Amino acid sequence: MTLSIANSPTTSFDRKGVSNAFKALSDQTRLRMLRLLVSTGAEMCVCEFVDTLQERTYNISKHLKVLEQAGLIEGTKEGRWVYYRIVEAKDALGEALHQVVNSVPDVDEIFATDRERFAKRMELREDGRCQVGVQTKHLAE
Amino acid sequence: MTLSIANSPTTSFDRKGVSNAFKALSDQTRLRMLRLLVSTGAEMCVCEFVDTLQERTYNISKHLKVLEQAGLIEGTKEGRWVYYRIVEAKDALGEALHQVVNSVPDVDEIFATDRERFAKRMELREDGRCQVGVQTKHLAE
DNA sequence: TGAATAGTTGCGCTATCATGCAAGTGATGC
DNA sequence: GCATCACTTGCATGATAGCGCAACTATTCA
Repeated sequence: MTLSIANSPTTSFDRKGVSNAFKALSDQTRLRMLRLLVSTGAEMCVCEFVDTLQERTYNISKHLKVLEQAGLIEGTKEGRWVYYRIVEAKDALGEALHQVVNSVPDVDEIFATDRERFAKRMELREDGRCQVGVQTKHLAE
Repeated sequence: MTLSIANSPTTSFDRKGVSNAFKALSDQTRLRMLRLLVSTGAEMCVCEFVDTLQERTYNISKHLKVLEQAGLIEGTKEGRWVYYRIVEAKDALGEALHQVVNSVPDVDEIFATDRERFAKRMELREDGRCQVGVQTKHLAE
């Protein structure tokens, strides 16, 4: 969605960009989000994140924005829905960063649970696209 | 120096440990410090960091503590001096993390300048050990 | 024993961040 | 056109982070 000038999806990270990426990933919720995207390679819309991570819509939205501005993910609007996906790694740095995220031990199985909930949630898609809003009502706002 | 229970030097990072490491590296000064240690493999005492990074002693000391508590570096006291070094990578995660730090582009040559200043500062060592305090007087405190 | 030195730490200040709430945007469909 | 729905954003609040300053510890050496 947003075109970050300091870190557009076509350039790699500079020093401040990496710092920003680290800051973005220092939050547990955002780490879960990126892990989900990296480990599944999927595109996810906001309401799918909400049902998967069990966090409020506006917070999910804000976290996605942080990740996007850090140059880690990118979003595309499709009708009412916005799909977010990982930004492809452009170099060794990007790949190493993804590898770090993808090899964080899942001691309390939070990542696994997220993937399960997402898989379940994916069943509601039709033609590979989300057709519904937030299912967990109290998180919808 | 400090023995971190959540992240002792002999164990790998768990999810919160990785978040902590990310947070530690989201600061420019700490990123410079870790880059210096990773790229040179050296041990450095506090006063060498001060002269190399040109930051005040008490801030260097605090940043080193943050890096240490994040499980990224470890320190040993030798007389009046405390030497800090990188904590060996224990697994793919640790190695990828080091690779990330070591492949951050040095667009404005800050890392290179740091390494040069450190090399210069190393000339003051005798028998491979620091013998003097902070040379840049106004940073000594 | 006491001065000097290398490093650490507590306090106050300001800046930033995650969250909750409430309002707003923009696409869809009746 | 107007309600609905998916998503975003502005504002207030409490928590945390980094810096400067000053006091402190611990080691060395005369």
